[in-house]
Amino acid sequence: MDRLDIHNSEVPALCRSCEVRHKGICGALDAAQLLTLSKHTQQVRQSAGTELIADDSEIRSYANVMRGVVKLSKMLEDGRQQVVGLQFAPDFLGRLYGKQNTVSAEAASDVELCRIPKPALERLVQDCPELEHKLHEQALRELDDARGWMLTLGRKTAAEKVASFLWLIATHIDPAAEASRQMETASTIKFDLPLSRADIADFLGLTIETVSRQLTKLRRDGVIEVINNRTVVVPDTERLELRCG
Amino acid sequence: MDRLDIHNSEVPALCRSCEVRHKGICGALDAAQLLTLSKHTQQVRQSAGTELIADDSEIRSYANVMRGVVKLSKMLEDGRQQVVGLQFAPDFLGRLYGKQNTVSAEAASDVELCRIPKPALERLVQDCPELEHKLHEQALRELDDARGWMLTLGRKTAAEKVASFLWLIATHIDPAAEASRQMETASTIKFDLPLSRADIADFLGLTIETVSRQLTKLRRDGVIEVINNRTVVVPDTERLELRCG
DNA sequence: CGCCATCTTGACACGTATCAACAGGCGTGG
DNA sequence: CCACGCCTGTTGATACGTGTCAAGATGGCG
Repeated sequence: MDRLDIHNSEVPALCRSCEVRHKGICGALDAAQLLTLSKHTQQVRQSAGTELIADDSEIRSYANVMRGVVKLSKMLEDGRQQVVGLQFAPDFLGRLYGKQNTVSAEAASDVELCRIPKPALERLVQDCPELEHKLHEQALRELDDARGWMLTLGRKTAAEKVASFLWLIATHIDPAAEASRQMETASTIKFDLPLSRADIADFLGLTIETVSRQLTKLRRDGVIEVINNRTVVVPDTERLELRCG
Repeated sequence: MDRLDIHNSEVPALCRSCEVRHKGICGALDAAQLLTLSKHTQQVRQSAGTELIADDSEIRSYANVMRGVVKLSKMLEDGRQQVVGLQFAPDFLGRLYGKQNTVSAEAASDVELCRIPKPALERLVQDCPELEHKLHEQALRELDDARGWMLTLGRKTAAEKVASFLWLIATHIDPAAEASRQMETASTIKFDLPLSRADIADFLGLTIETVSRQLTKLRRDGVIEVINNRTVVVPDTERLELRCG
């Protein structure tokens, strides 16, 4: 079927069934490299709330997010917390070339990860420029994202922040949303929030109460409908986008 | 003298006199590659305030910062602005692999740049994994920085933000500052702010007035002395660090 | 059915923005 | 050389948005 998979028989079984293999960094690897890689990888499931990486801990392994959402955050000594990134499948997770982690990572939803020890990946990166290129491009995307959120954190109002957050989730959970927007179709989206109110507050630099009030306001204005506190329906994506500032 | 420069005669004259050649991305290149590169590069000086990159403009060239400070910022449609990064020599400037710029760049101080057309650098990157690696590492450092500032923007008070900014400048303008801190020596630093109050405000997500008031407070508390509105003396770096939250 | 965590809502406080006036530095031109 | 005006920064009075504290509602789950 797939011309690129002509050597499919050599591709490790685990990788063959991997949903994100072609989208993530593994897309840079040929069958032989995948085989090398798969000797070291370990697929794990973690339930929501599990700490995946502790801040300041030694970096021992990296991972690919295969399913679910991972929350990256930083904390001040007195406990104030800021979520500095969200990673969706098929993102790569971990600070390449670092010695210590500079963020902590937590499973925001139930997640599946494909773990790989630090030395194994770094060896592979050295031998495969295409792999480094993929990782580089993801780093640049994350940098773009981080800078976008700096604008949100520094200059947007609470109302705009909450709308921007919903917009982020809508476009990342449901890829169709972004497509329909480009078609200028005012379509309905429905999705589950992968974060609690507390996490959303930590992401937006707000308090739980302010997030809740802004969601209520959006609900009263008919921009969103909230079902069971976790499921959100956006009847008209354009109206949500307008609220993002 | 320098074993690595055994082929110094082949190194282009411009590069030979370049102060940042070994520190910046050019450190990844051999004499032949430098020669190729130097055929396309152009060293330019720009005075403070000059727009170097316009947001949403097509990316035509990249640059190395050789001297001075460059300010990266994003703007909302209504004019609210956020500085999302500062680049010091020998940083690389520009969004590799991008089609459009997603930030604008302005010379914060008088700067010297080494410009290189987009296609020339991208060709060189393809041929030289070591160059991509250098650029990748810088991207990762910038990502770390951006996330650090997300914590500042989202969770620190105005007082902590201003102290953190001074700390950033102190450690980046005067490399000795960082060193002396590691030696746990409470030493004096003196430096010039590369940014106006307006820029500092845009960097910290505050207003000019709040920045001014916080600086006054730090001055009254003896944490800093301000000379001519631009030069700052920090008599005890540890006391400044304590204010960073 | 009832408990517990999560979320919402309300009253009030506080930090930062806003608006306005003023001060100082610096270059220009008389 | 001084006078003027402009730009940048400071300071003050007040307003507003968001945080804080407290109570209550809702929903998931045993």
